[in-house]
Amino acid sequence: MARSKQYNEQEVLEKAMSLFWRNGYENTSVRMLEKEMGINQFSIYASFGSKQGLFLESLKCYKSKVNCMFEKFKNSTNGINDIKDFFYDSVQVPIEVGNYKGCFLTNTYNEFAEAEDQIINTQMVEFMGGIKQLFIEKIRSDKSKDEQTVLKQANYLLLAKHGLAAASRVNDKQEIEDYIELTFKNL
Amino acid sequence: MARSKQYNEQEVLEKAMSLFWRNGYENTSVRMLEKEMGINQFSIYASFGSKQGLFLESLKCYKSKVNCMFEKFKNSTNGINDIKDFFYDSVQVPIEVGNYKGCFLTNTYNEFAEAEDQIINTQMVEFMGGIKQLFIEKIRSDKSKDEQTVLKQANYLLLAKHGLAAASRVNDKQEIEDYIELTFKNL
DNA sequence: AATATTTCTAAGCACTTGCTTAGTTTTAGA
DNA sequence: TCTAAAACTAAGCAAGTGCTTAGAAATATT
Repeated sequence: MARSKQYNEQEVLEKAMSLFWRNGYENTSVRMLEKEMGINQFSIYASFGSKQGLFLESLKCYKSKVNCMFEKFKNSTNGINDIKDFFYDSVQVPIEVGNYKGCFLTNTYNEFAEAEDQIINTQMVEFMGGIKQLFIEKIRSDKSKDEQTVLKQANYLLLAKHGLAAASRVNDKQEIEDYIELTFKNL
Repeated sequence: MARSKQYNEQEVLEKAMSLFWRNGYENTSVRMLEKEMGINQFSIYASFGSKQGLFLESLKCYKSKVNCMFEKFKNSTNGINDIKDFFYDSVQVPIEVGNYKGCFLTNTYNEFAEAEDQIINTQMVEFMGGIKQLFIEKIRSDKSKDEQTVLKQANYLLLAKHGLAAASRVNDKQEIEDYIELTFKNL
């Protein structure tokens, strides 16, 4: 009864994610998205509703991309060493996927840290909270640590992870490796 | 022979710095600056040449604001403990000055990390390089450490400082304190 | 008091932003 | 083969961007 779409929504979404990842939300215009996605603005709005809608879908897309890393992290059983591996995996992903800068989610968290946007803000707080909870569980598996130490170390590692994601945008491999190694010497 | 300025350049500059600090460069418009500084666009351009000129002056203004902290750091003589104090001072300044988010320079470093702007980029690389050199000297004052360890620990602390500045925009006091304490536990 | 010189106001420049819409093209079902 | 419904193109909207400018207002000197 009608014409069918000439593009694959998943395909163009990944291209959008890639652009948002590289430039952030504010510094990515709909015109740039048009070019990168290879479709007209009309099609963008038809498929994703708004620039923000497209961005939220891009975040979901990114989450599913790093999901296998999270699964591996969740299911591993070596306590704190798992967290260290998780750190190394975190900085490896952007390089593998195509030399992007930092973690898309952490970049977003920083960009919207003091902004008004409630929807995106909530997404981010949720995400960071989830990671913290995982850290707590991993650290707790070392029974010798009391609860206060567990929470202290979880706080420490959460900031270290956040900082690493921020710093990894501008620092080289050696600096990052030194950082991770010394970070875990303190536990 | 003529009318005199109805505003103090230093005063309006500090207001501009405050706005840039809170919002970053791209998300601060000249119209917003007009309101915050309380003067017309014409006056902004007469005094500072361009938005970028005003931003560079704002960076200088910030540097001089935190300069006494740097001086204290340089002139202290307790090696690594000075760096730790420096970390604490760093997160304290934004709170004292008016509850701002993170370090203005580090925020800027992040915002321009992958941008085209050469002038601002150079300023930032210079700034971070200076801090790293200070760290190296402080760590070297412990004669028991070989040069390789010194450099490793300097890298580590530079990333930690950078990460702390990024993370301190969104984390609370307790998390930050836990982070600093554990960061220096094993050095 | 008159004047020369600077400051200031406010309108406007061309360009970019997110988003919409009128109108054309395509295509599956009758 | 005709037609109705969806997909597409491209132009355009109002609002916001950094920056400029014509003209009014103010004031230190003569």
